[in-house]
Amino acid sequence: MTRVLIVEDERALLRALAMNLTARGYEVTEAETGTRALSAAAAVEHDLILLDLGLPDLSGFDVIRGVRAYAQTPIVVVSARTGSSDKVAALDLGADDYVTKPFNIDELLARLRAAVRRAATPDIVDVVQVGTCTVDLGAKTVTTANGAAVHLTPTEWHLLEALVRRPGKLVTGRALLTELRGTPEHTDPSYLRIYVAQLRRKLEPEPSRPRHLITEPGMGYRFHP
Amino acid sequence: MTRVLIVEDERALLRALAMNLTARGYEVTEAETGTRALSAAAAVEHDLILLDLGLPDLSGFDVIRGVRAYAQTPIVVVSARTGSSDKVAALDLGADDYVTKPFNIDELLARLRAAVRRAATPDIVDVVQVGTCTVDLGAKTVTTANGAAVHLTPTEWHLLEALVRRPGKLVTGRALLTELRGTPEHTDPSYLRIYVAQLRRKLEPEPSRPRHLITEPGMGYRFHP
DNA sequence: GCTGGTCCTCACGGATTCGTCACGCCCGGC
DNA sequence: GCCGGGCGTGACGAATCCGTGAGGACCAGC
Repeated sequence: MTRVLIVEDERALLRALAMNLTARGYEVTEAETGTRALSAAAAVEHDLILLDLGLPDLSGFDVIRGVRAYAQTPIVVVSARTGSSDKVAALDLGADDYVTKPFNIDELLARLRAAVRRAATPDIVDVVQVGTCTVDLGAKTVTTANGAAVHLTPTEWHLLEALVRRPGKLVTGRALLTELRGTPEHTDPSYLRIYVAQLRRKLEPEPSRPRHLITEPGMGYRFHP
Repeated sequence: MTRVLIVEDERALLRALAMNLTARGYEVTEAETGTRALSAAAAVEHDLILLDLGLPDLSGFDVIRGVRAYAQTPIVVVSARTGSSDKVAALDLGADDYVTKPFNIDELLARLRAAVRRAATPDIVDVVQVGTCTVDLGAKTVTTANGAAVHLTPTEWHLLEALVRRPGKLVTGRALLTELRGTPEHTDPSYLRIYVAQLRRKLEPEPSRPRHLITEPGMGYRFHP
């Protein structure tokens, strides 16, 4: 199931696109303003963002920047502006494609498919072992050694994913915070510690002596497989 | 250096594109037919393929299929055909973008940049050998010969990076100090020695007889690969 | 309105790291 | 031979950072 976020202030077009994509099996989230788009993008991980440049509050460029600050989600821009300077700006800011209105729906769909296909990671490591626990990133489930299910809150999931997706790599505290919240910074770094501790309590065999969710003092955290 | 393969049978356009891209620092290979394009793509690994659909021998679709059979090189199609069916077919066969003639050169260049950027591996693996130890600057890990992990403090990392990023070059003590702390100077230069010593103790086979973290008396330090 | 769950702040004890001091060594100059 | 400057090493307070517990704010469901 491909999750796509549609950002479009023109209501009629938004509904038409949403219905069209839903009918084709996409899971659609809608946003009519730039701020809502950013919060929606930060709340749920999407596989694709369909973005109209003309928004009432923020510039579409700001949305691109805001998303690219922490995620590589494919962004396909749909805009009435046909000037090449707008296209160049959007593409160089990190957009993946640029379609001008009016567009042919079949072409747009093909471009969406291409964007999603490109972003598909060839190495889908969905199941990871964390000590005695099994983490299924696709199904969003954690099961302990004896088969019991472990419940994780959304924040805990985001944190665990951010660490597990980069096995062995050090992830700095700021990077984790920007991944947890859309806002880049201005947050107490001490608040990471709580969720790391909770994850350890739920996943590590010896929470006081962590072997997989390792802290690097002064630098960040690291997932050790 | 980005290597791009231009496939275009219209000679004037081919030369114009080639000159334009060469002037911008791309390394250009030219092909005027589909068969030459396929052999050129197979001979050398390219970072990007700029493909005209209208070729004298093969169909451009065949070229896409032929390349996609074994490689994921980004393919940007340039075509005079504006029909949506052609776009859909090319994109679904594996093309990454589709630009119709006549095109704006700035837009085309932006789309090429976007295609190359997407294909770039996100994790720049810069791995350096320091004697028997392996230093992964991206993951911030140091592993010794037998695979054991070595722990480095933030200051040690900064110092090691500052030296390793300039292999063979002499780095003056002041430069190292300014890199370690934001403050430019007014620091005891003797304080470098402690961290250099600690790095040697952790990385060098014989810390008392350093072979890679070399001190140049009266001047600074040097990393010898 | 109540309840359960989640998010986030605050404060405190402990561990890690930082930066300085002191001391011994090597080497070139006198 | 003597000496002084630069360098390597060990040790020690102090500052910083981390783990943990408690507790209030907020939201959804009943």
